[in-house]
Amino acid sequence: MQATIGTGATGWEADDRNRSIGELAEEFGLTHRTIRHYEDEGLLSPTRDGQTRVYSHRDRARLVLICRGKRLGFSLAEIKEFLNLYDTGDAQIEQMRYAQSLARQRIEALERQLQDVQQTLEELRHFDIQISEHLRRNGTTETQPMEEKLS
Amino acid sequence: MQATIGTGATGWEADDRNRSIGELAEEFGLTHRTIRHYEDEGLLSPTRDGQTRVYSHRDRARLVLICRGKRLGFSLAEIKEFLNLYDTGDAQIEQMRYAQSLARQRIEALERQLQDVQQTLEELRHFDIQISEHLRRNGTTETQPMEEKLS
DNA sequence: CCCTTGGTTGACGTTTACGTAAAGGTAAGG
DNA sequence: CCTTACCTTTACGTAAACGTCAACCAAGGG
Repeated sequence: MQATIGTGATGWEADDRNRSIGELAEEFGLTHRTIRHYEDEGLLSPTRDGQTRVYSHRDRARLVLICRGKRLGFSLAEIKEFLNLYDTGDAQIEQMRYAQSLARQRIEALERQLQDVQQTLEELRHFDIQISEHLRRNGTTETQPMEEKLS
Repeated sequence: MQATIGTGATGWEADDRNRSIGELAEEFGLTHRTIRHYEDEGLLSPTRDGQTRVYSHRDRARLVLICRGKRLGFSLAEIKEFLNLYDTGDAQIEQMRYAQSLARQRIEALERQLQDVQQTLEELRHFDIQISEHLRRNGTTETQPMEEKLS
């Protein structure tokens, strides 16, 4: 009922086959509606076989970025701007400078976000440990603090 | 026109004074409307002086968490659930277990998010460097890649 | 030939997170 | 007393990101 979930981070099992909307939907856990919505918003532009949408490897790659952007709390508009950075291709010097400045803004935003995530994680892990200790002191010993994940 | 912006991460300049909605709004860069909205949604519960809202140190602390949660892309409902973890206080064992399980879910979500942020940062920095090199090769030498930030 | 599966385009509905008036209370200052 | 600044509530508006029909086409199987 479910094939190669998520972003397909599993090594390099990404075959280059073109995909239908349904395949993409299942692979990414999205609805058809959602994928078409991304197209309406200009985030995807699949080719057509007659009337049917055909998603290339590149479309799929963009969808990976879209999903990650979403998980990071970016709006579709922001994600679009972001995607446009990547297919600037061999643009004019001025355009590349502009793209670079946008990229740097993005980088700074993400660095802030990284701080936020790390700080929140720290607090939550502390919280987790507190509870575990509290529970241990009060008899009922069944839970131990989460194992640390070394970055 | 602007005092102690952001979360006030500046050491320990957080004085314990009670605040009006206007002060809080300016400090956090929010509107009155927004802060009242958070109250409507049960994220804040300031006391009253007559009809006027009075925000304690604790309310302010919660607002810090709310803002961070927002930056991390959580919904108000999620943030509320999150906040409730913290003021579980000396609850019953069962409630603490529950809070802990929620906290752990949060931790896992944030660990995933951490991965996302790091990966995106990596890609963007790579992108930045690519552009810089391209620009360098094509004469116009004015920009150098962003300095690396050691985590 | 009909049915199922999977695709299509509208078009209106919904939730979240506020914005934006409208209409007013209250206390300080000139 | 009037203005100004700051607060209040009520209530409708809105943008984003889809959900949810409805009505349709097309290819293949029994």
